[in-house]
Amino acid sequence: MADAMGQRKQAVLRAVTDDYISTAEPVGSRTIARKYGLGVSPATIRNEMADLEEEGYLEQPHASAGRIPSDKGYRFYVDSLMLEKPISKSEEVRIRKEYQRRRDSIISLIRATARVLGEMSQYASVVIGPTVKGAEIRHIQLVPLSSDTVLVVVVTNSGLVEHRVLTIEHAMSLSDLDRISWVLNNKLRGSTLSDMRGRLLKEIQAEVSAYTSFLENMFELLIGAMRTSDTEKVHVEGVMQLLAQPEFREIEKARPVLEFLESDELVLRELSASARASRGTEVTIGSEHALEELRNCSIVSAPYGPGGQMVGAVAVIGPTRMDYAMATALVGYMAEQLSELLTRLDWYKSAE
Amino acid sequence: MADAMGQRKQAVLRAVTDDYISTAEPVGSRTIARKYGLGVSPATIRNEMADLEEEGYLEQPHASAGRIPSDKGYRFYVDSLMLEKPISKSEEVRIRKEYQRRRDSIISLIRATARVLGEMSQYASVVIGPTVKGAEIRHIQLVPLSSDTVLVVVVTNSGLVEHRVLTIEHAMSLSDLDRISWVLNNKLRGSTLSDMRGRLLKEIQAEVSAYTSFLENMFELLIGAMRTSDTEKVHVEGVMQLLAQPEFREIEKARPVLEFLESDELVLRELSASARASRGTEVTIGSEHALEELRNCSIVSAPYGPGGQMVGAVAVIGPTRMDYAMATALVGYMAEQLSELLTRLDWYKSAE
DNA sequence: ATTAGCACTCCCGACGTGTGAGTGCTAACC
DNA sequence: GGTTAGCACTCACACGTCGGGAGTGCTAAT
Repeated sequence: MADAMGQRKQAVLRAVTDDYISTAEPVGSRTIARKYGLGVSPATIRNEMADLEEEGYLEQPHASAGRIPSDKGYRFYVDSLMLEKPISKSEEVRIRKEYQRRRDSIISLIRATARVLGEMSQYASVVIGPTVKGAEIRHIQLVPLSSDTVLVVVVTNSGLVEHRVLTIEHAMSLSDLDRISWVLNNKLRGSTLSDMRGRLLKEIQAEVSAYTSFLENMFELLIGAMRTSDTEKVHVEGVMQLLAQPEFREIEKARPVLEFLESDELVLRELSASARASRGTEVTIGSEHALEELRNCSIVSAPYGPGGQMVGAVAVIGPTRMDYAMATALVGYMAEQLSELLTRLDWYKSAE
Repeated sequence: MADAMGQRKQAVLRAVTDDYISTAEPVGSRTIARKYGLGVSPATIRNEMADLEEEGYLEQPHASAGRIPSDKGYRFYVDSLMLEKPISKSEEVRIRKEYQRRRDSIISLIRATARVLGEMSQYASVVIGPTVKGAEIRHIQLVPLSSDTVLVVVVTNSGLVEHRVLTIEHAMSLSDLDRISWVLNNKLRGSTLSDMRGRLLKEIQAEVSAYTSFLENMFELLIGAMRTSDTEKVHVEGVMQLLAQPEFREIEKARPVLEFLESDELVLRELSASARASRGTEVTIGSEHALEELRNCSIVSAPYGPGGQMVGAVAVIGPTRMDYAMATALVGYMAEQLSELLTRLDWYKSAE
C-alpha cells in the first residue's frame, strides 16, 4: 500500500498465487525456486515470502506448511499481477454455436448463458435475467381465463414477456377486454412501467371510464409484479462443479455458499449492484463480500444489456483460489456477446 | 412373497424401519425390545430379524452391527406397514397461506410449490411445470421486436404463457401483424397446438395468403418450441437439505443424485411417466429406479392438473431412508391443492 | 544482499489396542 | 416348540503413539 513492491517480490507473489491456484496445495520456497525460473535460491525466496507474509499478502495454514495467498494477496494479483488469458478460439466457437441455437426467446438465451458459463468455468455460474423495471412497453394484452380472472400480458422492447393473473369483480366480455387492450396499447406503447401510475393512468381512465376500478387494480398489480418478479430471474448452474473443488469437499465448508446460491433474494441483492453499475467486469474476493456466507468465495461478475443500458448480470462463483484470469476473460466475453444479441433484438424504431 | 408374513415379524420389520428412518443408525435387537413394546426378549427379536434377513427384507452393514431395511424391506413397509401420518393443521394453514399469495401467475404457483415442499419435507423437491402440449389455445399475439424479428406470444386455457422470437424475411407493418393476429385468434382459439399443423394451417393460409411462408415458419417454430420448452419447466429446491442427510455427507455419495437433479432432461424423463399416468401418489425406492444414479434415493411423486387432466408432477427426493409417511402425505396434499387451484382458473366457457 | 546449513515445528498416515455394541449359537425353560 | 438367558465371537471405531516428510526461521559464511 505505502511503498511500491519490488519486482522480485511481485514475481514471488505471482508464482505463489499461480501455483496455489493450480494445485490447491500450500506452496513452499523450494517449489517456487524449482518451477519458476527466478534464478535465486530457496532461502532468498523464503525471505521474500516472510516479508510478504508480514505485509499481509501471504499466510501460512500452519507453522511448517507452505504459503497461500491471503485475500489481500489475491486482490493485488487480480489488479496488477495476473497475466491475461484470452479465451481460446474453440471456446469462442462453442459459445457462438450455443447462442445461435437459442435465439428463440430471451429465457433460452439466459439459460444457455448460465449453462455454458458453468461448464466452461468449472465453477458455479449465475445469470440475473433482465429486469423489466426500466424497460419500454411494446404491447399489452388482456386475456380472459375464467369468469373472475383475467391474464395481463406485457411485452417489452427487449422481448421480455411478463404476465400476471388479475382477479376481477364483474365478468367482462371479450370485446370489452379487447377494447381496453386497444386503448392501453395506444397510450402505453413506448413508455416504461414506472411511468404508468401518474399521468397516463388518468388519461386512460378518462377514455374507458366504465372500468375505473379494474384499471386501478391492474396497475397496482403490474407495478407490484414488476417489483417482485425479479427474484424469479436468477439462474444458477454448476453447483456440482463447485462441490468438486477441494475447498468444498467437506460439506460444512460448502454449506454457506450453497445456502447463498439457493436463495434467489440473496443472490439478487449481491449482484444487482454489479448489474446496474456499468463498471464492466468486477471481481470480489472473500472477505471483501458484505455477506458472511461468501467469505470463502470469490465472484467475478459483469453487467450486460442492450446498447450500453445494463439490465442484468452474469457471474461466476468459485473458491477464492479461483482461476481469475480464466474467469474474468470468460465472464467478460459472455456479457459482451449477450449484450450484442440483445442489442440486435432491440433496434426497432417504434414506427407507425 | 410366497407366504404371508407373521404378525410379529411384521411388527419387527416396522419397528426396525421406523427406528432407522428416524435415527439413521443400524438398529439392534435390544433397541427394538426396549423402545417398541413387543413384549418379547431381544433373543426372540434376533431370531425374527435373522429370518427377515434371510428373506431379503433386512440387511446388515457389517457382521456386528444392527440391521437396516433393504429396498425390498422399504417396499413392504410402504405398501403394507407404514402408518398414515396426515399433515398437521398448521402445515395445512401454511400451505394455503403460501398459495393465497402466489395466485398472480402459474409460475409463481409452481415455484411456491417447490419451495414449500422442500422446506417442509427437509428433502429435495422437484416440480414439473405444466406442459403446453395438450393445452387449449386462448390467445395468440404477434408483437414486432426489431425489423427482422417478431415475438409470438401464446396464452393457453390454464394461464400458461409461452413466447418465441421468430425471424422474418420481409419487414411487416404493425397493422399487418395485427390483422394476422386477429385471423389466428379466430381460427385457433379453443384448439390445441397439436391440432395446428393440419387442417387449420390451410384454412388460415387461405385467409391471409400474402404471408404463406411467414405462417409456415411460425407454425414450425411453435411446434418445435412446444416440444423443447418442457425442459425449461423443471423446478428444484432444497438441495441443501438433501446434503444435510447423513447418507450424503461425503460428497462422493451425493454426486450421482446432484448430477441427476442438475440435469433437467433426466429429471423430466424420470418424472414425466408419473406426470401423465393418473395413478396418484407413487413411491419409487432405490434399486427400483431405472437410473443407476438414483440407486441410493427414493422418490415420492404425484401428478397434478386441472380437473383430472394431468399436466405435471410434484415430487420429493430423499435417501431411501426417507420418512415415507410424511413424504406421501405432503406430496399428495400439495398435488391436490395445486390441482384445485388450476381447476379454478380454467372453467371459463369460451363464451361469445 | 544472498546463500548454505541446520535445528525445529507440525501435519499426516500407519500401527496397535481396548472398548462397546451387536450378533449367532447352545442349552435351559415353560 | 417357541422363547429366553448366557456366552463367546466379530467388527467398527476412537485413541494414543510414533516415525517420516515437508517446510520454515535463524545464523553464519560468502
